[in-house]
Amino acid sequence: MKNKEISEMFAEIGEMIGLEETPTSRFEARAFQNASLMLDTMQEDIEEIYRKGGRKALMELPSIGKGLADEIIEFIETGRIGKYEKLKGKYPIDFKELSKVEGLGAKKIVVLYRNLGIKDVDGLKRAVSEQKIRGVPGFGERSEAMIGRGIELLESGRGRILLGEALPVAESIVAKLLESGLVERAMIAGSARRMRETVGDIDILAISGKGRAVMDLFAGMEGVKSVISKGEARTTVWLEIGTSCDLRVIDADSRNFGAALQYFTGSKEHSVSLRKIAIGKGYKLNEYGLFDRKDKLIRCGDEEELYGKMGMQYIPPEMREDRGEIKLAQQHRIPKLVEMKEIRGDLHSHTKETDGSNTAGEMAYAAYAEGLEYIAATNHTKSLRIARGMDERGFGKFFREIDRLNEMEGKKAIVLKGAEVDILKDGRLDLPTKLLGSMDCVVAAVHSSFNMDGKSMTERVVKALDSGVVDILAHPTGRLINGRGAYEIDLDRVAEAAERNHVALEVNSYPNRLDLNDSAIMRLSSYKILFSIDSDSHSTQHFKFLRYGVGTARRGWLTKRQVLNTLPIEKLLKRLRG
DNA sequence: GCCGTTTTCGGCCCGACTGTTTTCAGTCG
Repeated sequence: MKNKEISEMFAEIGEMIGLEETPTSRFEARAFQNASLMLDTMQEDIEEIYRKGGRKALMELPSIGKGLADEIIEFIETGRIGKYEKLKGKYPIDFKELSKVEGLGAKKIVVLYRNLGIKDVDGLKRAVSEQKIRGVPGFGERSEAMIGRGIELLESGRGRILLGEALPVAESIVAKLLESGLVERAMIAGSARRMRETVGDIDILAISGKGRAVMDLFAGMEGVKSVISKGEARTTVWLEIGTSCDLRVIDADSRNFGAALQYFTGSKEHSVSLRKIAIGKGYKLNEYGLFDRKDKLIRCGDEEELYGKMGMQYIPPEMREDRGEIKLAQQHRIPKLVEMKEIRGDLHSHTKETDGSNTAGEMAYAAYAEGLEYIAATNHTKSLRIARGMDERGFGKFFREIDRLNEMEGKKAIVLKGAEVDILKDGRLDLPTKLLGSMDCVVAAVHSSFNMDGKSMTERVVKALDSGVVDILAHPTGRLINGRGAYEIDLDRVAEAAERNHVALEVNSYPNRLDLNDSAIMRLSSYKILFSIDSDSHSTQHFKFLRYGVGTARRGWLTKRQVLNTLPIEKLLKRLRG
């Protein structure tokens, strides 16, 4: 896919054009940046669109007109963009890397280049240590120190942190704000509210007439490492978990809370689109509210009201990514997304017989306490030595224990007999078909030889699904967020195999997996397949992870009837056996 | 350079905070 390359070049062209002083340059720059964003988030292969539909098809894409279509064609045909190279000759600077330094944008980067010849982060680092930055017009000692800190942050590998790390901290901050009595309302906003798999920072919105006191409380909270900026309306702190947290306080006025919450929830792209629609209707929309032509505030006590005033249906936060949801909302066709309370059970979990920490009984009680009706105990199989995978005898003994457990009374979930069977390198399964066929729920997964080429890996997984005994394909791409990329695999062929064998594809809820991810779910939901949202629990604490899987499924626009484990136990068993 | 439910010209999101300035530009979200 050339999407990413073109997207990055357009972003840089945008930065460089923005530096030119002509009256239209900032708008031209924005055109390139809009197109960059579109390319970055689109699912289809741009080259394929061009090969199939030519220049006309490219121009039908949003943010692409005559000019940018030609730039794209030039890159596809020649591997280069003349405009990019010309600008790069004028500004031989690594904008992409340098603008990752907090507080540095294109303008300052160019000033540093013109005065000190700084082209990359290494050069910037030298200039800081030699105390040369402070001598540049427009910079001082403070900005030099700030750049130094920015570089440190960048080099300490600061990236986006997992939703599973950020959300609990965000919730505890909100709880403390509410307990203080200083705020009327406080809510998580931003990408954490949208349940993105990783968050770049935590956003919290509060209503209070006592901004200063709220900010003092916030800046002094446990878990705050340093204060980055502090005002009455907005304060930003750095948290010990390794991310920043923004608290915005708006005045006690319930007439505009909907607009404020929408604004701070984003995504940026969704909000920009929304604002354009507002303008089209003669309104003005910002974080302070929705205003009519005469600048009169239009009441929006909650988000439903705001979307309603725009002639739209309410859009759940998880969908707000400008991926087509706005059009759906205008047509009042927003799907009813699956909800946590609709999840009846969990079909992927481990016990202490292999690499889990708890017994099947402990898991069954914990699952029940989390509101689950059933769980499947799906331990690893013998090839996976590192997890002490079990053989035929091991499963026999374990299943007899489960039978005894299920006969006992108590407030516990029903435990289904299963396995997370290894898909071996050649596509065979790691246990005899007969044994697997006798189980309630067979989860299959790849745990070795991740580096196979795409064709072999796809054949391997398809062969496993064609065995006819698999119920769920676990973590279908094998990726670990901030760890390991997805292995090469053709998910469309996998989905076809899943369709003909009635195999559900997993949405693994483990915080660093979330596999399938939102965009894969969205793409594969056109197949006649079900998805299974599972925790992959290795302890009684892990059932709580299900909400991240549900969030991911909602981001992929899944509804209840597309999710296998929303079925009550009788229907589930019927489906698994059928 | 893109775009159109006041369309083929004339707009293009906008406010808070910071640092280095003496009134504002740059950055961020």
